[in-house]
Amino acid sequence: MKVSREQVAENRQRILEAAGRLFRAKGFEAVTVADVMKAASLTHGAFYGHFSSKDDLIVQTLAHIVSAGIPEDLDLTRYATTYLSESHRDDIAGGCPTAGLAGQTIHQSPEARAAMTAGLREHIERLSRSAPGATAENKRRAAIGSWAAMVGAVILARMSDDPHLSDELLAQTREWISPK
Amino acid sequence: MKVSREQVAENRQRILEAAGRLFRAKGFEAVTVADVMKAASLTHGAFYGHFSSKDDLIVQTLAHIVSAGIPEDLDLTRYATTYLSESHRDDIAGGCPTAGLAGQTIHQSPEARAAMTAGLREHIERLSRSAPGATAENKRRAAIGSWAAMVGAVILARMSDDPHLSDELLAQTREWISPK
DNA sequence: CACTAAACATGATGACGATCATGATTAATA
DNA sequence: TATTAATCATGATCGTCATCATGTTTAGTG
Repeated sequence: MKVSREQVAENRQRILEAAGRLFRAKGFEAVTVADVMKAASLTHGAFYGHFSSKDDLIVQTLAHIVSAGIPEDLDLTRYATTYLSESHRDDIAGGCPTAGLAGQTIHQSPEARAAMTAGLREHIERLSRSAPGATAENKRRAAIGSWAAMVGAVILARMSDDPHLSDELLAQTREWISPK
Repeated sequence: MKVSREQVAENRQRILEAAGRLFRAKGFEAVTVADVMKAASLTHGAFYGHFSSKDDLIVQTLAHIVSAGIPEDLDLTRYATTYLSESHRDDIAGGCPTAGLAGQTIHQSPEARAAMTAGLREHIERLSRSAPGATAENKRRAAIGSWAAMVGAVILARMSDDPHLSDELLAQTREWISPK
């Protein structure tokens, strides 16, 4: 059953979309190719027409998900407030790919790490522009320090099985970043 | 071949030690029970005499590794310097279990998350004592904010495939934490 | 309107890995 | 010293995947 060009493109997008959500929600290893294809409403056999391997899928998914819109002009403090919200913490499947996947990408292929690193570099530059600070160097430092704290806080807040501690991690980090 | 009580205890320690290093180095899923037992110089069959399952091993390993000594009296700035060093970044297998495993523990059993949460709580309290700040609340905020930044920075630095960016993440976070 | 080859579905294949079954050795105990 | 039972080694087993082989449909193309 052949399919139109547009259908093929749409299918590929659906696969990447589904993979992005599943990987964030469950981690790379816990998600099977069949899981992804089922979530994309296709059978597992169709997978290898789009990607050469699961590793390939991981790389393509990261590239796709990481480039997907970081708000262009949002000041750092405002961004931190959203990022460190309880709703972002709870939206693992739809949330920041860095918070969800950075820890696991360390053990992935060089290509996967490269994709994430590219996103990281871009993200830091983006944040630097809206970061507080007199000099460019100070702005960059604030961007990096704040970004590290945001990512770390969300990871720890998601890990904690104590809701109170989890909330506190977000709130304190939020307040700690702002005055800086 | 039965073995003495002490030998059994030592074997169990060696398994936990090996599992701790392997899990940090490769992640929970990438490490097999056979891998762990081999690293502990035992055969895989002996595993189930010590643990009821791989999940059980994960929980015991986290409990073991997390309780393992955080320096008692070390001021926060000094601690941050060591934590954010290039040598700590490069020592994944022997480094901080939170930086290495927090991201993956999110997807593990409730017991595993509980073990990590207990360690986190204790760690924050420990850091709070030596954190800068006039009030106890300020100290705690500094401890949480700094800890989130440290964990985030090490994760990002390990993920980056660009050595220069990786070094910068550590250095800038280090400097960003201190003046705070 | 034929023809070709792409895209997908269905159904293997082959590894790998967690867990278990069995047996041998020997501490621990009386 | 004789007995018991724990600890480990060896060698299955059983499921779960990633990946591939084959067949069917039909979009593209001339």
